[in-house]
Amino acid sequence: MDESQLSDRQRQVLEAIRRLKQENDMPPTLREIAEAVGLKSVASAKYQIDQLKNMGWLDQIDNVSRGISFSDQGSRHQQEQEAAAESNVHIGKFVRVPLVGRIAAGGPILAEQNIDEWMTLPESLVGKGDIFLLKVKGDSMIDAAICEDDMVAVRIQKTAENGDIVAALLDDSATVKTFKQRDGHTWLLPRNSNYEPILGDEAQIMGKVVAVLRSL
Amino acid sequence: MDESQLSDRQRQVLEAIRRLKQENDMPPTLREIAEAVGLKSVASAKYQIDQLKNMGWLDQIDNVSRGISFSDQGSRHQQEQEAAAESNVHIGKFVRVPLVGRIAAGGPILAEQNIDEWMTLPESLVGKGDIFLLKVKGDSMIDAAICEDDMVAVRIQKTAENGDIVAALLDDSATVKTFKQRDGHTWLLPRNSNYEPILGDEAQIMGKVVAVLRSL
DNA sequence: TAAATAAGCGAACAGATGTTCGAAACAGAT
DNA sequence: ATCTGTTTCGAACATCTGTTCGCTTATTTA
Repeated sequence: MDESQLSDRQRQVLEAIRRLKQENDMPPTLREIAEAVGLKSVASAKYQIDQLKNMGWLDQIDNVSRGISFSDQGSRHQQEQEAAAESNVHIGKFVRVPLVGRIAAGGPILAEQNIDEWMTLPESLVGKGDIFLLKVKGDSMIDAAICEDDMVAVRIQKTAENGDIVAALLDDSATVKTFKQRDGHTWLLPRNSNYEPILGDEAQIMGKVVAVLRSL
Repeated sequence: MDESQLSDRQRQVLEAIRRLKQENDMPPTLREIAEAVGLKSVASAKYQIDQLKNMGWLDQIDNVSRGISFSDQGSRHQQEQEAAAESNVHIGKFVRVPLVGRIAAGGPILAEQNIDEWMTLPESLVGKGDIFLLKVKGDSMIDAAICEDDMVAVRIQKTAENGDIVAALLDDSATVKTFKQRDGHTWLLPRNSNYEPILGDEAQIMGKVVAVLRSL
């Protein structure tokens, strides 16, 4: 899904849709699009729309007037463009981060088959760096106010400092714990009195937890 | 331009237009409005629209599908009534939400002078609706895994159900508590054994907490 | 060069949408 | 009860809108 795959005409159509939608506060009709980009036939406009639909840039509700909308991928592009263009209001940058599902030991943390979905988050929330999202299993960090099913944003780094909350790979599964080094050993401390500290010498540190997200 | 001039049906129509427009990202058709408010004839819907048009609440482009929009006056009223409902700019699958700082009792919850900054969040995180962000003060909700300085996303609504975590206006300051109605009284329950339940009969419910964000 | 593909055009069609009209139901005032 | 204004309904109509089809033109490929 690269913008370079778009022809001039297709770029023109996308930009026209964005502009007309903003001007009129509703998506344009095929004929409005045709006129905006200089096409003399409605069918030509529909042809372009169908192309962009197949490429995943647009969604359209069939047989519904003005039923054109940007798809997830398309709107993300639009969003980033608008955010960059709208300089009078401070919006900041965005980071597109993968939500990692299955964890495979040994292999690279991030692999395409492990990624469930993508989410775009403001950089003010997760900071800079290589970030991925992990869904929390269990309640071992409840005293650190991290619950089951929370999503944690993890900045990839191989080590950590005492007290950092980290995501670590242990026995083929990812876990979130407090990092502590003492007496030459690495400990992964749960924050729940029902659990015992784990000796983490063999654990692989995936990164540091930099944000917590919870949907209720 | 007083709301008291509006009949129940007219209020119903305005609310339906606002809701449908937000849900579908485009203004509704007359038939969609008719169905939404329980009118069985398109002509009835048009009759109501014409009334509201003559009263200055709505604008409409003739013979254009989905050509209904709020007039300046209508939008302004909408803003006052819904506590800046129109302030949230929906861009694709993202929602631009204001971070509310100071809270003034009595006045509208959201006012420009109260907004510190804006943040754009994915709709998958906060859901649909009119959302604002609030920074949590104190540790009274620590057992609900909500810490001091966390940001909570609040969906504006005037009431709540038992067990919901809500943001409420109490004594000129905003507070986050668990909502509970019992014996004809409204209680705002902290989730920290060091605090006592608060009788919330006089409190104004700002909305329901739908997400928690924490930067570490 | 010839075939294949992409892009555009015009026309016709079906469905969606806004508009208009007359009649009926309803509530309040006389 | 009668009148009057408001609101709703159903139907018909005109326009707008999306869809489909055949055809042409330009570009690319064999």
